[in-house]
Amino acid sequence: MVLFADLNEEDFSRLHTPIDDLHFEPGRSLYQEGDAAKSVYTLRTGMVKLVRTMMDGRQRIVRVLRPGDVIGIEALVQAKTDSEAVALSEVGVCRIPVDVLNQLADHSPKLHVRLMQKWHHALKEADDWLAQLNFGTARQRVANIILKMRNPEDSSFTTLFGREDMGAMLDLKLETVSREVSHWVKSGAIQPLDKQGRAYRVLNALILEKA
Amino acid sequence: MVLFADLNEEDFSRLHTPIDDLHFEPGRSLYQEGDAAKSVYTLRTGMVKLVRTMMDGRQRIVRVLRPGDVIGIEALVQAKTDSEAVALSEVGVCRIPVDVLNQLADHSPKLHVRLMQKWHHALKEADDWLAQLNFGTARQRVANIILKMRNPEDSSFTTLFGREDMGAMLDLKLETVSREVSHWVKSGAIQPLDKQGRAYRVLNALILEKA
DNA sequence: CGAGCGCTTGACCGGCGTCAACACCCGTGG
DNA sequence: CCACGGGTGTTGACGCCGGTCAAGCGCTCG
Repeated sequence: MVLFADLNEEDFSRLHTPIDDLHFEPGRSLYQEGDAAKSVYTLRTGMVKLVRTMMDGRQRIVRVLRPGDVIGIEALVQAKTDSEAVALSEVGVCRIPVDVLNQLADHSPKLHVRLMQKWHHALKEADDWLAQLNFGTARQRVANIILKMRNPEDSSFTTLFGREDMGAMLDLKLETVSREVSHWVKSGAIQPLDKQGRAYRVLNALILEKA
Repeated sequence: MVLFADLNEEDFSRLHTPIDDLHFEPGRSLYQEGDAAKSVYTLRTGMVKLVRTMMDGRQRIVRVLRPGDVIGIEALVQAKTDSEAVALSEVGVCRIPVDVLNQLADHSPKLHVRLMQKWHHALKEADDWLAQLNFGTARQRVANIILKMRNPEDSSFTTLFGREDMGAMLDLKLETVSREVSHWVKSGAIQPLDKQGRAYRVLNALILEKA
């Protein structure tokens, strides 16, 4: 498990509380914005979006989490969640009650280090998200999200999201997203692999980068 | 001091290494993007912007830090800085070497808690920044930054930045920023208090909020 | 007093939003 | 098995917001 990799048996012996594996289907919420934050989740498989709803009802996707990331880490510090967490695909998570985590952390410096790394990663992702995906023209933004969502194992494949979700990530309207994706297909940078507009092969990363 | 409020004398006795107060003038960098990250700073007075420079040379202001915030917290985890930190005004900071902080943290759970709170605050600010300041029309963005930059002690005063900086925060051109600020002045929401376009009195927060 | 910088304002244009029609995929039910 | 219907992606026409270019103003500082 992501967080507990360094723990020894003595540490684990403290765990009498249950830590359970959960499974969510696409579109399901792990928790709502403002819910009581009593657990932290580590993401094993699939992708999760963090959504904030503005007072005027518009929704903004603040970040997308991938396997290995921690979901709802703010529970460690705060009683309520800052955002809603929604499964973007079939999702497998591991739920850890906050008090268990705090209890373990009191006795394991290694876990502290892990946690700091997770905080850091989340913060860096947030800053990257802002700097890369919400800056410049629609064309550049779409190019950057194509690059960002490449498969970590094989960077010649990328999987996108529903056009409305992409719009909420990039601050664009879904029609604009669609047009710009089409543009990159026509220009030969990417090639569709399915008929739903989700899976693409990246043919020319260079022209995406310096767009 | 922000981070050490909970420490007792025994804790402090470990501090033989120097922790010095530093002072920066507006426009000066505390550190550059990519510098070796050997210190963490706590901000006592003034404001600091975190700037990222894209490969194409454009600059994006990722966050603005205010008194009580921690600058360069990523140094705790990572050898290099993620962004440049630039003083926006006269700035007073307290510089703490990373190894000193880590050493202290090994023996003080309270400091751990503090640090987690700081991580959390930074992350929340980053998400807020994205959700509030980089979403919607130019008019809404400017309205939101006016609200966000209000004086914490007296929310009827707000201090803005140079128009170019504001543009880099909101992803707008400086002319657009200037126009929208003018709009809010004309509409009676704010009233200029100086002739440089920095200090304003907030007359009608409501129409800014629901813009 | 003059030079320079930053803020403002105007005119024009292009990119993105809006509205709408259409294509395609898929699940449902006859 | 096929017909239908809804959801999602694509594409087009048009208008407006915000970017671009340029001029002018008012500080501030030398």
